[in-house]
Amino acid sequence: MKAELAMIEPSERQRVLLALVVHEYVRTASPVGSHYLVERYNLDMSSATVRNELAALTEMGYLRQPHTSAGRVPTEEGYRYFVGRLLQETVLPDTMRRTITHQFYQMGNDVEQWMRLAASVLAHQSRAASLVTAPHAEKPRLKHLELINTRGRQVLMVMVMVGGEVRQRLMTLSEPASQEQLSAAAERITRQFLDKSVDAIRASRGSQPNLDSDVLGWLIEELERAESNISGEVYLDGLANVLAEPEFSSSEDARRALRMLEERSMLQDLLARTVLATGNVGGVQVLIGGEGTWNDLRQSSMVLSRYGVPGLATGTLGVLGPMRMSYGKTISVMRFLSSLLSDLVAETLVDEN
Amino acid sequence: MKAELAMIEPSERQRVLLALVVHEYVRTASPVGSHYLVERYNLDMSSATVRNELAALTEMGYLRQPHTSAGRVPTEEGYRYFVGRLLQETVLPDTMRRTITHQFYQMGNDVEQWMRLAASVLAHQSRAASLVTAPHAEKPRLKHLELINTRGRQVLMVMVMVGGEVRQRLMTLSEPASQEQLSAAAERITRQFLDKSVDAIRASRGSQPNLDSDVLGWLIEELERAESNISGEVYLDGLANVLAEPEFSSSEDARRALRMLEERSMLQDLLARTVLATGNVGGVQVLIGGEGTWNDLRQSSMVLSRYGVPGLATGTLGVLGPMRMSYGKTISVMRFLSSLLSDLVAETLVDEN
DNA sequence: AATTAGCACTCTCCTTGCGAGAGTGCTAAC
DNA sequence: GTTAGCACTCTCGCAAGGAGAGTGCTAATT
Repeated sequence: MKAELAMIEPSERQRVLLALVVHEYVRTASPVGSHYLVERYNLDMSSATVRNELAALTEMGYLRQPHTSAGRVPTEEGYRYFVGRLLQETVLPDTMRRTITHQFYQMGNDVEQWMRLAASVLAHQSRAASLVTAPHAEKPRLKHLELINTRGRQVLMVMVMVGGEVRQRLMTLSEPASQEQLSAAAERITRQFLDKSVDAIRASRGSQPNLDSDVLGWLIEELERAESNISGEVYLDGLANVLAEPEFSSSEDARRALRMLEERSMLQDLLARTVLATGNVGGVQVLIGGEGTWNDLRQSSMVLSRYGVPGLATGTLGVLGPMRMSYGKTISVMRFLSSLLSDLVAETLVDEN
Repeated sequence: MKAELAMIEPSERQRVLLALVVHEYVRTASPVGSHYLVERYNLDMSSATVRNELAALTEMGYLRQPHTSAGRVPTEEGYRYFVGRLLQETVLPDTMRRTITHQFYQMGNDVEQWMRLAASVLAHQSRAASLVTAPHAEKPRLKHLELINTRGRQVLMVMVMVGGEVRQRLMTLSEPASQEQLSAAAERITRQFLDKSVDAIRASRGSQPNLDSDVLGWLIEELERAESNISGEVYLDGLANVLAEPEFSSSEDARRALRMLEERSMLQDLLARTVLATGNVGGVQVLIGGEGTWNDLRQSSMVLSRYGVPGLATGTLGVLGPMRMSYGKTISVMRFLSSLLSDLVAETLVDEN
């Protein structure tokens, strides 16, 4: 967040007007004028009064004019104030909650499908680009190891983590082994390191038989990888939506925003410094205009939330759209999805052995 | 492919000019005129002669003018003729081949990484959007089954397919079972149905013990799913590239093209009707302007190729860009990647047990 | 002291007109 | 068959002008 000089607190009437300007601008994408506001909302004051108040709000930094003699447009600060103080939570209609819940339960227990569905719902409801990361443990712990002979000295290693993540990797043994030997080794190692993190495994690596030593090496390598990944697999949807917005219809900005989602390193950085930095699950965060940190998001806003069971497996929900985005709708959909996914994760993945 | 009335065959000189026009238009994105061509390529004829030939090519349907008194632009047919008859294969420089190959071998045996790398290389080299699908068997056969107790009656089923695909699914047993029982059942089933396709399994499903019956049910369900999927997982890259092209900078068209890649059903349809329809691996197919079938690709072209080992596991490489795309470069990169990936698949995934 | 009517002013946007430039097609000469 | 020359067409950029929207300010009103 950028260093802010304390902003002046608007009066009650100014707050109402600010909310109206934001609402109207989000709807129409064109600057809103005093006369228009009075007309459209049957305000109990004249356009001149509104004009005075808008001028004050402009002075305070919540609004700006694209040029002298145009209507007003919210500034970043304007959106921030709106989201932080003015936005009253709208609750998702009950029928919609039910429909969505139903869809999730129809998918069975397939995490991949949940992710796709979540991304799709987010993208549709917010009419923007969405982003969902699969549940992922910060400190992965081994739940089950399996070794499968494929050919000669090549072996497929399948690791299941506590929390349900599965990773696989094809590797080459230093000397051949039968499937029986492999299975025995896998069972041995599973028993020894059940529920252990990579540190524990690394520590107790001593003088194992040749085969076990090979396997442990890969296991550690793979767990390290899983641990260095800040998030689970990434699912995107609705990328085409952002191109429909007038502010992105041409211009460099759409490209930058898209690149942000495409490029894993940027995304990891973004997530690490926002949702993951704060521990809380279920809360919704809003980044407006890149918050001075992400240049590629200068024209955009992101709504982010974390779901899951902290300590076991958590994931992220995100929506990327123009700054002029329907925050109310987006936030309420995301809040709902976040709690729904948290429930699903808890129900199916929690380890109670 | 659309029904074509036989096109008139251009003369040798016309062919040269057509190639030059295509080349020049791809480079500059603006209509090319007779005078300019003579100047730039030191042609041994006057602009008037060129004008006559261009008029002839226009008459034949290979070129068109955006308006009277503008230069010429290739038509779809023009591109088609160019790609089919005029494009001489450029071979990728040796250093680049080596660099790319090196990168792939550095990834080890991780299919997921290969896919990402392939998508990234394709996107960068062609400066367009790329698409890679993971190796996938048309007729999946079981290689190994594993059952892992998670909690109560919940069981994680991990299936490894011949060819290396891995699928997992969380399911609920009709009555509880210990890990020992699960492992035994998994081994029993693996032994019985090793290398069998879903049909064989469905056929010999008889009076198994309760547990086995449950498991077989899911196994069949999951194999059916794998079989109904026409392709493996889809990896996209360079989506932001297409927005950089002038023809996509604004307008509906970029959105349509993006949607095509995003929407799995469209993509499956596209792949099913093109690369997968023809059996050959390694050949490169070019779709120009949607070929009358895909409306969303009206402004775009796709270059497609299939890689892998037919009958075992194959995947698809694709590039989506504006019709005014550098076909030569794209095709040569794709040809190289296709054979490289085929080698990798053959080396690591072929089953010789 | 706050509100409002009235008005001059500013700026965008759209249209119109016009000249420069690029490129063509045609004709007549080579 | 090729080319020089020329009239013609169309886009593009620029300037000028008018309509429209919206502002800020001042003076009158409540």
